[in-house]
Amino acid sequence: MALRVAEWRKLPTSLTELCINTTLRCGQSFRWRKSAEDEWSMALHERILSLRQDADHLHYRAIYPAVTSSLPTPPPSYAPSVASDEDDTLALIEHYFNLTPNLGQLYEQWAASDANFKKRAPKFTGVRILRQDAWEALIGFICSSNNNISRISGMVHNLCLHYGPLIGHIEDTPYHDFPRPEALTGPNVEAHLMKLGFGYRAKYIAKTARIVSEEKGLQWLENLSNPECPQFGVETKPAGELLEGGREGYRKAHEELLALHGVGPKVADCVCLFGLGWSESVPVDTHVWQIAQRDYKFGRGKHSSLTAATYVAVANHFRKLWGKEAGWAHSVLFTADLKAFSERVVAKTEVKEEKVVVKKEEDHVVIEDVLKEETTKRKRVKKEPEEERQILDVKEVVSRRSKRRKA
DNA sequence: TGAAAACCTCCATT
DNA sequence: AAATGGAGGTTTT
Repeated sequence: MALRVAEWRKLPTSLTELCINTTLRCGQSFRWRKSAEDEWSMALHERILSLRQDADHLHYRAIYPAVTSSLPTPPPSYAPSVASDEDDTLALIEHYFNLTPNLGQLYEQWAASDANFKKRAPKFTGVRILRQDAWEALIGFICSSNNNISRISGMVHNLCLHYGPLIGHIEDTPYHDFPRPEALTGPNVEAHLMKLGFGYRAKYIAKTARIVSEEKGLQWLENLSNPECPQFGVETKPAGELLEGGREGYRKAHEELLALHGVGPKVADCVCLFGLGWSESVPVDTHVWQIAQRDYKFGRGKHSSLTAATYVAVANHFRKLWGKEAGWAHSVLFTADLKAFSERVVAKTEVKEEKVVVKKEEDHVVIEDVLKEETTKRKRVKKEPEEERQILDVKEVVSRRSKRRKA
């Protein structure tokens, strides 16, 4: 296969503005994989994007699929130059990582208005909200109900493996783009996804794919985007003023998403925040609910349990406290509290070699400290499942099952 | 409007 | 070895 591998380029970035090692694993995206030591890769916009980060640069590289033989091969002189592709990839990265907002400044602002944020955030700098594709976010978060990050990632990878276009390989690992809605409208999708272990979410996904692709249209979904923060390649427009319940466009997007099967308030908020660019969206899951009870005096009186009314009250409280980018601040605290986050990193090295000390998973001084604490703490507790099997297909699922039954 | 149970699976824990 | 409960929820009673 004649792959076109662009060379590594770099973009100046500080770890307080962007820390990919945290951002790519805090549960907002599910497709990034480690392709090598300290290297993250994912298929995105018809290329495999690979990233590395050091103290002052984000290094990136794109691998493009072989030119299809049915297409006319341009003569060498007309072939697109590496440089012009590089420009596109840079623009893609700036878009995807949402690099325009000044994160350091935002952290300062949130710390100034919230003592709890000030206390917890310093160990989790560089957490940015990604601008993911709206459709991908929708399906990814439909998968997230009653579920954990590790399994969600496995499910999403499986979805791509079976329904998404193959872009290329890295070290024999296939990289598929996320399937478009039409790819998930076939008559057997639900049953197949069921077999792949999606559970009751299989029906939600099949239904949602039909409604989006045949009824409402993908454009409907993408038009729910924050106009200040549109899908890749779309022009920016002003988005109006912040109200208590969020801007008008955010409220509308949230409400319209609720019409889809498998989409409740929390999933709708995740899509708004991670896929539609609505920064004031604050998804309140059980974890955020714990934080609200522990640190923000919720959980008593009127709001003693997480009802629909409590959900809104919590989200509004955080919007009042943190302002327009409340969803960003929320993700910092969420990440700071994510046990799976530090556990998984430690577990990975522990499972493979009991004796090996924490390797250089961290490229971040601050995070290193956290990991060390976690290591010592975890030592006598237990081991966590590592995510060896991101890519399971039906056969593997079946064989694991039968194995277990026989055992 | 508010609880509670059901929904699928995987996994860790008894 | 088999049973139980929880996991970053939504839908239906």
